[in-house]
Amino acid sequence: MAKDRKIDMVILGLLSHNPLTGYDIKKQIDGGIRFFWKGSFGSIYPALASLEESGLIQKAENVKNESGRERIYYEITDAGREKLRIWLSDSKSVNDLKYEMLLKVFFGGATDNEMSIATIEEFEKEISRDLAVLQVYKNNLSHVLDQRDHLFFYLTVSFGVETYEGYLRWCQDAKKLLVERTD
Amino acid sequence: MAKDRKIDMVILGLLSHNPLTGYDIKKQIDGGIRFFWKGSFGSIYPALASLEESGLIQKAENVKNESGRERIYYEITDAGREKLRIWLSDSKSVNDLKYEMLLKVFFGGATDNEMSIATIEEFEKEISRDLAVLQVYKNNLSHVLDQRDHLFFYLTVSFGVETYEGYLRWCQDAKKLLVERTD
DNA sequence: AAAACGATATATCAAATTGATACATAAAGG
DNA sequence: CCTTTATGTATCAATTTGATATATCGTTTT
Repeated sequence: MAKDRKIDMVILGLLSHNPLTGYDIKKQIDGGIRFFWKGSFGSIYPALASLEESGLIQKAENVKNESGRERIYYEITDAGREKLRIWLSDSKSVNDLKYEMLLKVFFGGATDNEMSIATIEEFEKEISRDLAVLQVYKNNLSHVLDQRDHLFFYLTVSFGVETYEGYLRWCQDAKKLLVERTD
Repeated sequence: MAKDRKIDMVILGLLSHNPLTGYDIKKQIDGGIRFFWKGSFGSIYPALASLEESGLIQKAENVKNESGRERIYYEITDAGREKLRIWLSDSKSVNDLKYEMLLKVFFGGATDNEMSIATIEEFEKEISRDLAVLQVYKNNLSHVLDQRDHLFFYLTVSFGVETYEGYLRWCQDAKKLLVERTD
């Protein structure tokens, strides 16, 4: 058995709700999921082909295709649901975090502190923008927490809010320290 | 000109302090850097070869090799320092975050809440362990902040402390919500 | 009505990276 | 003496990214 590809689990998870095309999957990944995961067409389409070949998903012929336009809907199979459950039942996760921003801060000794401050401010701007989006999500979701589906999305959103607020606090402290000690 | 490989910048940054072997670089990445970046031998050795070919680093013949054992030290060149400075002067960074833990939480609807709770608890355990390490680093570094080199490391460590504490707060809240709403 | 444009949609490819593995020496411990 | 752990360089298949190609559809501009 081939080792689990993460993109396979994303696809199975999304298809566990309803049939989707590769393009739909990409849109969902670029939506609310983008705060904790990402995936490109270059991994999605090959994964769809291989998942179909191993019988974990199948083409949904019944979903009608009103235009002549090519739209390939996939749906999850029972084997696919089982595969998803097995993955979910393993509580061990691998989290892969790469902050180019911190790499630049770490090697800040090779330039002036102003460079590091600019790098931090750029990060701060991006995080502030994203935090505003997350706050809107959180607000809307907090009214519908009794619906189970929304609860899980709420949890990932509140994770984002908690960590992004921490990021912003750190940005303030870090800038202060760097200004105090400017050469 | 080929696009910047991130591993190249890690290597140039590390070599900007002193000459190192590929193995030394791996050890440093697995040390204090591991909280915000990672890299494998499979990327380090090819990068060393290509950086040498393009004249950004060179073999340090002068560092003596007391044993018969193979140990290839590399040192940064002036061109390498310039390359590092150019990268540092670009305040835009790409941060790449993938939390398999949150992916499992997000797709938690496909199983019982207990699975999600177990996934969160596993994460919590790992974060608690790492936070203890970061706290020790932070404590030791806070006494030597006047040394410029230590300041930058301190900043990345305090980033870790701030975000990890946020993670742990979220774990508490998330578990509470999941227990309250257990089917 | 034609042209231009942006969104939809599938697909492939080079390059970067991981994770595993291979190979070999040195040091430390039982 | 022997086994395990750390040191050290190196390669490879598999995964993933980021860019690009190709084409259709719907809307707006000329």
